[in-house]
Amino acid sequence: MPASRLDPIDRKILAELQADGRMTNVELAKRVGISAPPCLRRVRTLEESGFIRGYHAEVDARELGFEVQVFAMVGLVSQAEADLSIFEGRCRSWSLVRECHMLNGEVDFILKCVAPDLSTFQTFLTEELLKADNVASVKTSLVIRGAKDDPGVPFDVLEDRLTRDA
Amino acid sequence: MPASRLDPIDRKILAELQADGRMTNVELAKRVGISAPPCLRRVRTLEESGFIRGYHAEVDARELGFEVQVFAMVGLVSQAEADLSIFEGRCRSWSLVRECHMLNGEVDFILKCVAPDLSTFQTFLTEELLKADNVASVKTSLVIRGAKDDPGVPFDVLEDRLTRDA
DNA sequence: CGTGAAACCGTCGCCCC
DNA sequence: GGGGCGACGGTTTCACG
Repeated sequence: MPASRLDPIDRKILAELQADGRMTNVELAKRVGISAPPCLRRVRTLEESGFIRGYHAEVDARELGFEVQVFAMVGLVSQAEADLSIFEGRCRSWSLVRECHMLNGEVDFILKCVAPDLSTFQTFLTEELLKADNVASVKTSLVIRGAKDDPGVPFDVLEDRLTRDA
Repeated sequence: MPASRLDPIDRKILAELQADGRMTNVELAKRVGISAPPCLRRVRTLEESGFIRGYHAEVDARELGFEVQVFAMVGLVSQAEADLSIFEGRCRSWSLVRECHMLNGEVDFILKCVAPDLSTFQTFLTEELLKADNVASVKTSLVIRGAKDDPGVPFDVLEDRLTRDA
């Protein structure tokens, strides 16, 4: 089910809803150049086929009291598939861990964590992460400041690529 | 304007809209236990005060053809404030760079990048990032697989913290 | 995909506490 | 200050061409 299954109107819908997920369907229909009913049918299809995984309000973490953001590089003792899966499951159970990605190279996982303050994070680090089974090493880096944090994907790159292939 | 300015209903609203940003206002009102008009007034206030920065559809990057996700650790030659700002501005202008965070420790920035394929990324890496002014070193790590990718913040941690302080 | 109609929702003014 | 009620206009979402 590749992106080529989508026509230009579908891609426009995705781009618009990524930029403003609360847009009304009539506004969306106007922007993509069709009337409201077929537009809604397309949105439902995109949701059911998994192109749209959900809709989320973007909240201001700092203003809400999450002052600390940390990237943690984790090395494991065993990289057997079963052990990798166990560690991933642990990460999913930790609220402070928002993202967990398996990497190539010298480190096995990168985790993006948030916490209200440094002591909360350090408690998590020493009491949970470092004590977890199979964890060999953890190197943490504090985010000093954020310069860019765009959700989603760059649709301009997609369009460039599709028009170049055509 | 700290989180303590928010009452439990406001926090519930934020948590619900983070989980489902397209929920209707009447459904939201029902879930937080008030009627629709005051609920909508609260949402507008949360938007205007910056607690809610926007709403976005979450799209499936892989299904859309973005097969490659890469973390890049960037070291700069000069860490003077003016030079940091210039680099951050360059990152904002690159569509493939979705996130750019300044870190403490041995590396200056971490970038999260997406691309349709490896060759697109490598072109970006060699033609743009490595050639950019002031860039001293770049170490890249490919994401082999994603294990967790939750947007937003953990409201359960917020509630624990507030009830503990009370 | 578009049109039309019915049900629902967002939104406002007003009243209440 | 905040919450609830009622009403209007716009929106969602059908069935049908």
